[in-house]
Amino acid sequence: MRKINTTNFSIATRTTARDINRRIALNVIRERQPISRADLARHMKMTRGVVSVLVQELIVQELIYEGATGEAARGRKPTFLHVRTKDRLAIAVDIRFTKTYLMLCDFSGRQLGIEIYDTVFSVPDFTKDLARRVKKMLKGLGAGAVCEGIGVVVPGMVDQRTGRVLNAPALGWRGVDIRSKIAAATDLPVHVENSGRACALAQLWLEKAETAGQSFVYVSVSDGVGTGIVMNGELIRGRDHIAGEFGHMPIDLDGPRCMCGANGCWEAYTSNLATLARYFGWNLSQLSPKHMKEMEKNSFTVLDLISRARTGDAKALSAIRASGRFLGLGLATIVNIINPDAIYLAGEITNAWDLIEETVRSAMVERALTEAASRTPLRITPAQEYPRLRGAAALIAAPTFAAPRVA
Amino acid sequence: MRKINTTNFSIATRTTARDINRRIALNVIRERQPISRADLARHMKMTRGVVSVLVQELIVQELIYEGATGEAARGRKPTFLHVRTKDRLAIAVDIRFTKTYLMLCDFSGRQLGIEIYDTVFSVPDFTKDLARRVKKMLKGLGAGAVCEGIGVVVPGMVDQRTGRVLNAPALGWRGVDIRSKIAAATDLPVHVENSGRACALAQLWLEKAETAGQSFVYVSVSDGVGTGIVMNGELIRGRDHIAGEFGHMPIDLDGPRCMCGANGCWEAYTSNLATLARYFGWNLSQLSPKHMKEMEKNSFTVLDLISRARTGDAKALSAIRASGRFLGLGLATIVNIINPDAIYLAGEITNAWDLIEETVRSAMVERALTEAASRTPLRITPAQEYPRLRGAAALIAAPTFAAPRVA
DNA sequence: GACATATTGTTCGGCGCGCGAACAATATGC
DNA sequence: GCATATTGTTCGCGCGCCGAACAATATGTC
Repeated sequence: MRKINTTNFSIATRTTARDINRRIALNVIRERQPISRADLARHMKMTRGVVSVLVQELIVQELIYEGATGEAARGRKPTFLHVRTKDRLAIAVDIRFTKTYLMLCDFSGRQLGIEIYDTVFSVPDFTKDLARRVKKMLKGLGAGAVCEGIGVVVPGMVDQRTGRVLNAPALGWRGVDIRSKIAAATDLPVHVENSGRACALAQLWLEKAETAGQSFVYVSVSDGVGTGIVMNGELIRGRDHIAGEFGHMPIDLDGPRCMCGANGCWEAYTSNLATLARYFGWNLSQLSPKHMKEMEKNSFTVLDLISRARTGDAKALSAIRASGRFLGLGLATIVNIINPDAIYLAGEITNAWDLIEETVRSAMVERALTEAASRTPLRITPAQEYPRLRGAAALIAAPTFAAPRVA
Repeated sequence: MRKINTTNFSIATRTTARDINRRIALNVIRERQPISRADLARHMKMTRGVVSVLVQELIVQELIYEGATGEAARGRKPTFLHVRTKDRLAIAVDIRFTKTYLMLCDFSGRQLGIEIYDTVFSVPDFTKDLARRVKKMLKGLGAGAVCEGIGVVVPGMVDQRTGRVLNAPALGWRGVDIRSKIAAATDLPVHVENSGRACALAQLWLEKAETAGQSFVYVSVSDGVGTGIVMNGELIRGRDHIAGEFGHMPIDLDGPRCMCGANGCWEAYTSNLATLARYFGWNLSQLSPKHMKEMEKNSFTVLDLISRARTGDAKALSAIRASGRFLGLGLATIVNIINPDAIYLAGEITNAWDLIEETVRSAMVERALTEAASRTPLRITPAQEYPRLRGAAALIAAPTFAAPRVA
């Protein structure tokens, strides 16, 4: 029941049907590979004749290739089809407060190399340094393949259309046109995205999860709380490209001050910093980057806190559970607003899921509007897989597989 | 950049292109009527030849008709095309705590008749009474035209798929299969929807507003706060059909008790009841349907409060402005989460827009994450046009014009 | 009034593409 | 050697967009 936008639509031409079906075929191959033409035809409910032609076109476009011959109980053996991903590369960059992460991967998201180094806050120096590292990485690990672009993830507000960093308080960047700067230095297409939305993109495009329903919210708890909304298989970016910021919805208008300037944001109650602050008895209202730096120096993280909780530190356990409760209350609000098919959770605190699941769940029941809604599936995603970097890569790889625009 | 759902898609057949273009043509005619074939061809960037055939098919399907001949400076005069709406009718029903609203209208949303009567809470009696009124109305005002269905709007949780009222506290209905009951009594197709989402549907399908961007949130402030989200021209319903409930996001976890059972919901701060409670000095935490009944008896409404504010009652003005401030804070959260192209506002309090606009705006600036976001257009919709009833009608009329499902 | 010009709406051949059926290629079992 | 089964290709058919020609209809101008 979508309404057609009569000021900005695409009519169907005589090649539209083919375009649509070719793209569907590519996606079915991608998700079910290896797969034969005959199987593809059955899945698509088309005749083998048409599928044969579609496949031939995809082979000519070098989007797929024929692999080994499969086994069959009787009759002619099938030729398996695969999506060409190994020699199509993307560079992923994740700029965070302390470290910058740089990854080279192929279009399936397979990691070929990774570098982690101290973040350079000066934009010209950062760009110069990054270009050097990218060139070296491509010459070494990326030899013999084509790099199709660089995806950059920034903690803060970015405009994906223009590639400008509007405001990244953790980096001290405001109104920085990071896209053209990196593009000029590396001579590669660059896409910039916010960290929460990048994680959602990674989940949508690079994970083999059951995103079948294709409406979900990704919630990543780290220094802040990054979130991204996917509706009907499409990332929500919004008018000003700031959509999805559940982290700054209020829990209490008179609550502790948040890094965004407002008071009582969800993030201020459930972020790693909040969890640690509870343990050390800091005043939540007076948290600042200063505390983040201090934590970094002592290299005491939420993971350490979880260890202490597991070895019987009651204070640690109660700090973690407190964050878990606020996490659940926020998730309930997400459920009431978006009512997604699932919520994906990431971040250090998910390593303590066995310790907090009950707390989170009961907090959800407390505020969810229906019983069914409170049972929204929560899916924990392992943090060690660098979801932000995978999201950066998805920025480059996704256009190849996206649905064509029609009507 | 939408991802194709490979477990549930529609391939393009040899009639798909025609289906798409025919539907686009219908919508362009609907929004620009009267329009000639030649103009239609220019708007659609197609040849007149194809458009002629499309138009002929739409005429055969009785979706459009040829009207008068237009004027032209030179050359052959154009034949104007119109969408056939006058003899296609829908019944709209809005069941509220005190009154039930029943409207007969055509597919353009033009009102043919309206009845307002006391709500009958017993479901069998309600159904019987409704069926009687509907039959009478169709016999009288609807003579000579076809009624294509009944749209029903309920204040509370409904499952649009099954037509069940899950929980409507204001009516005391829980788990009532209202759809089959009304369908059986009237022998007409019935669709049920929640009031906030219905308003959004009305705005999307029946108003000639600039919903061009086609992502917006509708916020209706009445006894409660009803909201509906439209993303990319499609109403968000969610997994359990409860999506869009911004009314129950928290403002303060320890805030006043809300009718939903939770504490500190936005609704509890900015609804009509909250506004009146502030004026009369009631404890916000102890509000109940009892107070609503009392207000009804005294027939003192927010409109009366606004009159008092205009005639110099400082206490009235401050009560209204307090609600305005909370309204703005909630809108800021909506902007941060959805970042819509616009927010539509309805409800009695919008009659005092000149008194509260500044308060609302400054509250938005307070919590919106970027300056651009805080400038999200707010559009006031006049309450006397019965948005909920129009939404109910849209439930019936929309499928005729909706985009075909592809890929 | 004849003719040039302009605009709307229709018709027709060309070609892209899905559909179904026939056919070639290839494997197994008896 | 032959029946059977399965994969993958080819081809005629009809639908539908495209461009161009053409018919219909109106207004000026001489």
